[in-house]
Amino acid sequence: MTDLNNDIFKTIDPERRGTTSEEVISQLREMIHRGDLRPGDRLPPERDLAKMLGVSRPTLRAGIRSLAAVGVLQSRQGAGTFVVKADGPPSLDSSPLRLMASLHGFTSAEMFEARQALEMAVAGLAAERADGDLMATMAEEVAGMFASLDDPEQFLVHDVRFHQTVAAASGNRILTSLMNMVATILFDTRIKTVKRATDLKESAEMHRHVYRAIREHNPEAARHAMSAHLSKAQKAWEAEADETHGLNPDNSNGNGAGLAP
Amino acid sequence: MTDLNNDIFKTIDPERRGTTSEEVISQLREMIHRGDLRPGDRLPPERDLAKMLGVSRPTLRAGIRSLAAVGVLQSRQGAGTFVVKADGPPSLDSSPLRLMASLHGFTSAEMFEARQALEMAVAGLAAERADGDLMATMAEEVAGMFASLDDPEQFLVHDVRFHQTVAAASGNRILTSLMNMVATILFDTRIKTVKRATDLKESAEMHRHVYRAIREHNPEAARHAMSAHLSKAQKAWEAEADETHGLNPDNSNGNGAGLAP
DNA sequence: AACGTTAAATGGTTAGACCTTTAACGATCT
DNA sequence: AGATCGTTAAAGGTCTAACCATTTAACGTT
Repeated sequence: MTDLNNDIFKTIDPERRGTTSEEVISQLREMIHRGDLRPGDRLPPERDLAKMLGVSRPTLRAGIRSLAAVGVLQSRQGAGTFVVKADGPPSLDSSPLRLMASLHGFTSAEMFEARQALEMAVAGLAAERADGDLMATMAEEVAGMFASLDDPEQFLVHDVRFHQTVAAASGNRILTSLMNMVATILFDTRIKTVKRATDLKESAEMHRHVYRAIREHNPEAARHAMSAHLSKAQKAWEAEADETHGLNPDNSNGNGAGLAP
Repeated sequence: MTDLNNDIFKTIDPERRGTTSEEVISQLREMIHRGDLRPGDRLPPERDLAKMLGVSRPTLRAGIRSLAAVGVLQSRQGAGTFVVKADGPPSLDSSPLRLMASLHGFTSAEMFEARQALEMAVAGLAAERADGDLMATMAEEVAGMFASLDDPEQFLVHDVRFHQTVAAASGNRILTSLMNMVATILFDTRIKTVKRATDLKESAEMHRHVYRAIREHNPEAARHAMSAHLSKAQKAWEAEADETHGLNPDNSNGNGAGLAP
């Protein structure tokens, strides 16, 4: 991106429809769709890019900010604005879903159900496709769980990594992203209650069942084991919520079982 | 929101971490999570709100724009800025996923697979829960498909409405939102090729099978019928893509089978 | 050659002004 | 009296211009 004299950046027609910043967003989006901008690329400095597009800097910044809000661009003061690098699994920001949950009063039951559907899907696919490396990683994480039965926080680390490994093994990055989006929201509350977690041994066992089903390339068994595991997890979560309910009865804002942070 | 003299809007501490606009986003987000801002509410004018929060108007606008980009706020010139109204099923913007698809080179196969997983999940749930009203709507849409076998565009309308009805019948708004997010992306390309669609009769039949499984409260059958329908749809889509491939061989930008618009 | 200093580059923020659109109000006509 | 149409105030959209804060990299010293 050192040669900026090419006409990748076309000036914006003032006789357009919609607002100017919307047009900026379209321009940048098209550049991404066309492949002119690739992950890791750095955009020209705002002052230059604004001149290229024929808009003022605040308007350009408005467009950049919109794309940054959805996780496509990332600005670092003093360094520049970059197209988000695609290292590791692509992730969609979960805050939109979190806000939607608050606005519409999503219940934790719905959230768990969605997670269960997604995790079952990826578990089934993983059983069909998992290769040796990822299965080895799964086995390691299960072993890690058994090794940290007396350390809930460490257990949780292995737990999360196991699920992410299964998702990776599914080979479907879209389902993986969506699953992470939902799981992140539930995770945020879980990390606060994990210290009092019980039944870690049973949880580890259930993860092991999922792993074995995947290792044996048995999609139905994998789906079933994952389903059983998450049903159990949901019950545990709800029991926790009940216990803490007396401490924080403020549930009058339409947030269902308390999905708000 | 006529009484603005309450201290819902707290001024921002200059000795914070992160940027000022990030702090503005946090403030607005918390107000939504707390329930101070509810769907349909109008925010104070930017000039007033900026003064209340103790930031400049451009900075406030940056925060508003970030939340608008994820579909939580909506600004209308001359009217004001509103919390998005929750009429109908809540919907997540699909453009983030679309951009992610371009950036990471998601294949259409992955997209279809994700849709299939989501639709199977909602079909199964719908079979467990669908009430009479929604089942009647499904039946109407199926009838509409049979009635428009010679009008592909009209057929597509009934097709989409059928799937949305099934999603609504699932009772899970999160899965519904995620499903729509994925389906929208596939829909955009489909609407361009539908005119040459064939096998509409077979497609209508398969929708009818889904409907009947749901009516009989048979989740497994519903999942299976939906899966079969979407597998067939994917094959048809890929056949279309193959035909048009010669016309538009520009597929060198890493967009897989051409998910870019 | 390694390190610390400094300067340039770049995004973040502020200020004020003006433009465009919206919607409410009121005057006018029917 | 009611409906219609123009006026006007309000609100978001855009621009210019400047300054601040951070990062990067060049440069010079050790």
